[in-house]
Amino acid sequence: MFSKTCEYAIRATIYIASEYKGEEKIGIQDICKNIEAPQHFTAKILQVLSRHDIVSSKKGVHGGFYISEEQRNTKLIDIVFAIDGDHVFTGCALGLKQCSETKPCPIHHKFKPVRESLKKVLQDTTVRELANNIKKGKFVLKALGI
Amino acid sequence: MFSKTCEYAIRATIYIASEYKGEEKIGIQDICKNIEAPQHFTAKILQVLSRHDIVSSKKGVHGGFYISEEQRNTKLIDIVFAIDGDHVFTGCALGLKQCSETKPCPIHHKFKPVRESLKKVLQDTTVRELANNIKKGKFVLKALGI
DNA sequence: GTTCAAACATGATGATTATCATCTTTTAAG
DNA sequence: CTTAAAAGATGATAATCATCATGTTTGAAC
Repeated sequence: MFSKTCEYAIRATIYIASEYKGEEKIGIQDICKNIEAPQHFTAKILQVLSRHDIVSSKKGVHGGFYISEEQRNTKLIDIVFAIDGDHVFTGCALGLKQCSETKPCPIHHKFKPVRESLKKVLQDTTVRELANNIKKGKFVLKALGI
Repeated sequence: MFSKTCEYAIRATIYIASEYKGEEKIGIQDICKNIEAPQHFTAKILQVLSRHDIVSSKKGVHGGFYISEEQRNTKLIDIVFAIDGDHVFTGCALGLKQCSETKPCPIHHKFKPVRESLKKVLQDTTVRELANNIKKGKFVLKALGI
C-alpha cells in the first residue's frame, strides 16, 4: 500500500510524538532502535519530514528530533503526501495514465469506495491520537516485538 | 496498490476475455498492442496466468491465448493472489511483521474498513463482467488512448 | 575558539522489480 | 516430414527502490 520509506516515516513520526515530552530531544539512534528501522535510511527520511514541517530537528549538542504541539495535529495523509505523493489516491488501479472519471478504466468506479475509505482514514487520523494510544500501551511500533 | 505485473495481468486477462469469441485465439502481439504493455514481459505474465488456470493457451500455428466460459468467472482477487500473493490483504500498513488482531500496530484497526472494502471489490468482480463492459465501449484498457 | 555530539547533504552500493533477448517446444499445413 | 508460427522456458540487462558510507555544518559546553 505504501512504500517502505513511507512506513518508516509514519513509524518514526509516531515514535517521536510518543516519546517527546518537551524536554530532551530524541536522537536518531534511539528512534531507529525502537521502531526497528535502518539508521541511515531513516535519517534521510526524517530530513524530508523536517523540511515538510512534520517534525522538527535541532543540530549540535543536545540536538535531536522533536515535535511541536502544532505538528502533533498532522494527519497521516500529510505524511503520505510528503513521502509517496498523491499516487495512492489518484493513481489508476490498473496503471492507466489517462484513467479518469470521464475515461474510466474497467474498475475505476468500483474502486471508488476503496479510495475513499483509505482517504477517510488518513484524513481522520492525527499523529497526536496515535502517539497517545502508544503511550497507553495499546499498540506496537517495533517490527519484531518481544 | 498492485505491482505493475499484476496490473498487466488484469488488463491482459480482460482484453482476452473481451476479444475471444470462441474462434481464433488471441496472439501476444495483439494483446500487447491493445493494452499497451511490453511484449516479452506480458508473455511471461500470461504463462503464469495460464499455469494458474486463469487463461488458456495453445502453442503452434493458429495458437494463442483464449479463455473458457468457466474461466470467465474468475474473480479479480484470484488474479491478484496468483501474481502478488496475499500481501495486499494481510500485510501491515506500517510494515510490521508481527502486527495482528491481538498485537495491532497503531493503525491496524483503523485500516480494517479499507482492507475489507478492497477485498469486497476484488471478490465481487468477475472477468466476465469487466469484459462485457469493455465490449459495450464503456471503458478503456489502453494506457494512452487515441 | 576548540571540541564534540548531533543533524544535514550527497553519493555509492545492494536488492528488488521490470524489461529484454535468445533459444526450445508444439502443432497445423503443405 | 519439413516448415513456419505460435507459446514456453530461461537467463541477461535495465530501472527503480532501499540501504549504507562518508564527509559537512551546526551549536552547546568548556
